Amino acid sequence: MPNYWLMKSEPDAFSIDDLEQLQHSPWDGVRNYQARNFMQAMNEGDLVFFYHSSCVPTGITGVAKVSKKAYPDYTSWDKSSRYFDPKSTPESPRWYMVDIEFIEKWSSIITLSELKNDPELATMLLTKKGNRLSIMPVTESEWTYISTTLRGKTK
DNA sequence: GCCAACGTTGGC
DNA sequence: GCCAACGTTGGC
Repeated sequence: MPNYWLMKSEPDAFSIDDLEQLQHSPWDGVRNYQARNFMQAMNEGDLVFFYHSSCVPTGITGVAKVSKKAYPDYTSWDKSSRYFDPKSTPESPRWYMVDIEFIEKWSSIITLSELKNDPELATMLLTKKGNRLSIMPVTESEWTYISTTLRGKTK
């Protein structure tokens, strides 16, 4: 059984269209311990809601799959990278990433306000006030509800 | 662009 | 170990 996750990305930096074009991509640049820990808990085959943040509208735009388990994020010791962290080295990596694989882009986005206003999703982490996590777990029932029931409504 | 709600850093 | 100052996220 796969586990389920949600991963946020700013579409200006990396969008679901970028992933569709590439098909596979490392998820680099995560510099938050909680988010890193969630990535380290991921297994190959886990499913991911691809979420667009800091744009209009924000929301879930499609589905991806974890194609490679967590491994050191080499951008963390690349001085030319915007994600460079002097405290991370190849000998002692501080940050990790997974690879993800494109599954599908949805024809319409399921917006944050739609998710927030749905009583079925009242306990979802994403809709909690003040939550800034860029990577978070999704329960199986949330996954099923969003990807079938909500998805069906907006088609 | 604003700012609330975080997370991190570092002095003590 | 506390906590003030600072930096970041991300919705609006």
